[in-house]
Amino acid sequence: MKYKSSFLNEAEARGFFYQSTNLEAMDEFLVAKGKFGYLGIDVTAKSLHVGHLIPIFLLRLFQKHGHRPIVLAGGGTTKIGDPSFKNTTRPILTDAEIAENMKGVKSCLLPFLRFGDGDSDAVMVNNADWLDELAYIPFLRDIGKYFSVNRMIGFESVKAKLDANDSLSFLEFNYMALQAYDFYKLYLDKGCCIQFGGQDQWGNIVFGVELIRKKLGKEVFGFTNPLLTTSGGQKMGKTAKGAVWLSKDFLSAYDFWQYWRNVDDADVIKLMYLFTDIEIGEIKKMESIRGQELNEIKKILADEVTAVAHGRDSLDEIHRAASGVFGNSEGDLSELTSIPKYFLKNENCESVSVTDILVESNMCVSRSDAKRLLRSNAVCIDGEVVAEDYKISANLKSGEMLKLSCGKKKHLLILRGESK
RNA sequence: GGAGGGGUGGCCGAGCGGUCAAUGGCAGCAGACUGUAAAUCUGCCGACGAAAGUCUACGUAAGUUCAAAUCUUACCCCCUCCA
Repeated sequence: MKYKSSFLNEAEARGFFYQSTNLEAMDEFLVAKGKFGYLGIDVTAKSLHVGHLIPIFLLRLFQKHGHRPIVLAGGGTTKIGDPSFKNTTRPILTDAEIAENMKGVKSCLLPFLRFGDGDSDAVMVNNADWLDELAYIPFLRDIGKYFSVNRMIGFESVKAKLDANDSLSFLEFNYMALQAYDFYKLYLDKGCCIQFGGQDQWGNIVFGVELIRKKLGKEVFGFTNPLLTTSGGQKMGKTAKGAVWLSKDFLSAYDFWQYWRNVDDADVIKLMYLFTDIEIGEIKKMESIRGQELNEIKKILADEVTAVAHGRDSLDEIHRAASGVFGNSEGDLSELTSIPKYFLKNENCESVSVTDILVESNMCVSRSDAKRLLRSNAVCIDGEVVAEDYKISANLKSGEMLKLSCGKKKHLLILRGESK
């Protein structure tokens, strides 16, 4: 074993490790259990997305090895917006929006970490609790004097902005100071000695480590994970529909599962290590699999990630929906909530054009959009390509249903009756 | 405070009085090939319309003109340099 601490061994083996401050000392420190480590999350949206998953699973691992994760919701820092590596200034959110987002973010985290007061339970804090009442002059005198502007502008995250002549407001410039203060505060309050974050957070994290060393003469640690990218170098987690959200309210469990089912071949094993609880040895055995067989591995990946995020109970229906949509199993799909439905109204005796259905069911954003799809032979009913002027006959009986497909992956069931 | 540059479709970025719904690239969508993958090729990519065409859009608001993304004025915002 490379490290003394089991956590570091597994974290590195699974691909969570990018860089850290004094690794040896941190290893030594983590041999004992019940240590605090924190991750800061900005609350810029109501839900977290796949991009947050690496640090979240890292915390999960941290907890698995007997330590205590702290999730710091950036209720205060979100009011400023982290400028690191961003080329546009974040829009400033109102307090009400932030409070709203905070609730959503919390509920996203619940499936991944065990919160509570126990020895290895996770804790959630909000930095607005201390940042909001920060007094400017005392802050400058007590904390600000330890920050070297020369150093700050040397950090890659800031330098990139300055070099590109992008504007960096004073407000944003303070972000890293406040993040450093968070670390300091958590060290004082809870004895938290580790800060986790994506590799883009390196500068901010180191800044906190330095603050604590300068002000208190204590050594704390920073640990960054690599950013989640696809084999093509793209940032992961974006799809046509936008981000891959962790909250059911923004992305159904079915679509979440589909996201993992469709990852690039080259990424499957890597994702398996990061986002499943499957033993490292088991995953190793899958590494040699290539070609079509990888599809089965992708299903395992999708199952495991979805089981953590949405509960194992959700898998059964997802599987039925998937086989209904992609396979030839004709089972009763009408019960499945994963596939959207369109109801022909009883009183409507005339036939309805496909175009209308596509628009009304939100499969297409406009009639033009629907027509474009129809013209490119992308729309099928029960597997048959239909033309632009196709109409759904009014004499569809109750109990009967049609499967309207828009491309290979978007489907809609047409039924008679009222929506429930 | 002074001088200069700029704000164009999801993003980048041309255009600088009519031929501009606006070149090009990226992203996206669909088709073909496949494995619900990738790569590749093809088509599409503001709204409404069967179509002709109509409407809405180049920071905001007024104006000049037969005609404005393009010219004028005011305002807002951003950037650079000087003080």
